Amino acid sequence: MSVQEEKAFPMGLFMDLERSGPIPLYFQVSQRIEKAILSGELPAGSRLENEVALGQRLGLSRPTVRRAIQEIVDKGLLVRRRGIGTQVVHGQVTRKVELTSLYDDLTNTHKVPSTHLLTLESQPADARISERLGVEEGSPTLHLRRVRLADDVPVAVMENWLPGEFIGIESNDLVAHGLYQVLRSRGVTMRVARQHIGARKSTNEESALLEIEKNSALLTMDRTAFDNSGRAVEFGQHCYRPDLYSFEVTLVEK
Amino acid sequence: MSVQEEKAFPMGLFMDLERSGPIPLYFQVSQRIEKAILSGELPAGSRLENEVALGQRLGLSRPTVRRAIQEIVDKGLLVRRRGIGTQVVHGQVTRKVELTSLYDDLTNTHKVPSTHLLTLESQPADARISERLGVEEGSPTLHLRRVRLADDVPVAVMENWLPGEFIGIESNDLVAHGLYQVLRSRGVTMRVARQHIGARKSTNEESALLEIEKNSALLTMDRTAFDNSGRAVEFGQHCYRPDLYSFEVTLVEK
DNA sequence: TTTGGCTAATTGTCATGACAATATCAGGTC
DNA sequence: GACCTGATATTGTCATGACAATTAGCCAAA
Repeated sequence: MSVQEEKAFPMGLFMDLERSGPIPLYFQVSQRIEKAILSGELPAGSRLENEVALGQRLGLSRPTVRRAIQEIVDKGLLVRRRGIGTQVVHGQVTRKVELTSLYDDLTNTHKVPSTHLLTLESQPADARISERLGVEEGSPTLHLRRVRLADDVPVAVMENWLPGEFIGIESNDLVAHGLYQVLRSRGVTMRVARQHIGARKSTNEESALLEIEKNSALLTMDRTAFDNSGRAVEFGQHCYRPDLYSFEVTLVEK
Repeated sequence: MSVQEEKAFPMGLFMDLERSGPIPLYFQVSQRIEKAILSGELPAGSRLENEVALGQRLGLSRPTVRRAIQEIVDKGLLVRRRGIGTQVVHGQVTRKVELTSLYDDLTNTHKVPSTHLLTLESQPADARISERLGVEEGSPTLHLRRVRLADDVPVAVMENWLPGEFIGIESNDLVAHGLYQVLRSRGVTMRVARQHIGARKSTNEESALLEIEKNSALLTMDRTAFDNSGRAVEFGQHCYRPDLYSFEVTLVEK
């Protein structure tokens, strides 16, 4: 009953590696393994070929193969056990958790996102904003407030503050793209984000904006995002319609 | 203004490594670095000594030092940039996100946890439970429902299902310890968990149990946890008082 | 002054080799 | 049959070495 299926590793895979290209070898390998898992080619419970043999077959060193496998272990799709081997995790659907914006999430699920821009203004930082963004109190910030819709149904009310250097972002950009897209196009690369997820009742204004009844339950998320120099680039307070949106998190114990 | 502080790496650290003990060297190093960051010894924005020099000073190879640093990067406390170095992330409080139970969370924040056990029974798996746990429909499961209190204030209503082999867990265990502690003591090691976090209104029963008014907003979390062989060991549906509990998540872009 | 290019510093990737720790499994002994 | 023992398979840890890619900073040239 609880015996693991012992299926051989598909041999036809991994035959063409781009050795001179810019894409790291370990990444090429990990992507194929992940694809094989998600496509069902490597079914749940099946065992992966061992690291040494896999490396020999691909003409790669063991550290490289190991790193490729580790990437997928970190995503929660594989489990390694010393003395045993590496197996595909049992369990149904698997979706990645990444540093994305709601806009990206919606496009990935094939909905049509749109935006109502409520506020776009320069605003001096109060105590809370200055603490969250790590800027001096009273220094200028860009304050914006938006309603995000998916297929013309309101999903979220999002309020954000950005450091003063981003004053100059235009409303056209925000209507046509997600905030993270706009920031990326200005050369910012987000690296770390801290989120708090909670719940509360909706205000009357939020109920109207989200087209829900008064005093409904809202899913809330506060986030501060940092770029690769460790500087805060965005602080946001968002609230979501819980019937249309939820968070998915995969935790991996190391 | 936006210049990074360039503070030298504290030299007095990392002088005594347990080379023959069971604790990996990279782990010893990463723990000290993390401690130094959390204690403020390595302030936000300060640069870490480069990998090669750090390795020489500690008598360690570069891969070992690199792995130690990577551990902390994955936690979101450090940021590395090629050609530049490794810096401590700007930003205030830092708390780890791990695979823990509410019970662990509460003890970590120095509250006194207690439990009201509402239900503890054997129950055949219906379609939904069988799918979540990966067992056959109709097979026996252990069904339990608890109210968790912190300092005698109700915080959450938790309903869980476990595979049949756990039938036999006694109510005494669940009142005195968290579910995860009980499972660990039975030799189970949780490795991967998938969580969905959402919100909804409370039912009248939940309102009474949590001592909140009717139709309040609740924070909900569904979770399936898998052990290191990839088998599902727990499925839970929890709801939390949002004024007393929220989720903290740190995301790191790779 | 601005621009371009060179150099140095630092992390990113990859290979090779070795030994340790842990789990399974077969076989023998009591 | 139950229990110990050893062989085998596999991942975990660590060292050494090399080259590539990216960034900052300096300096010279336009």
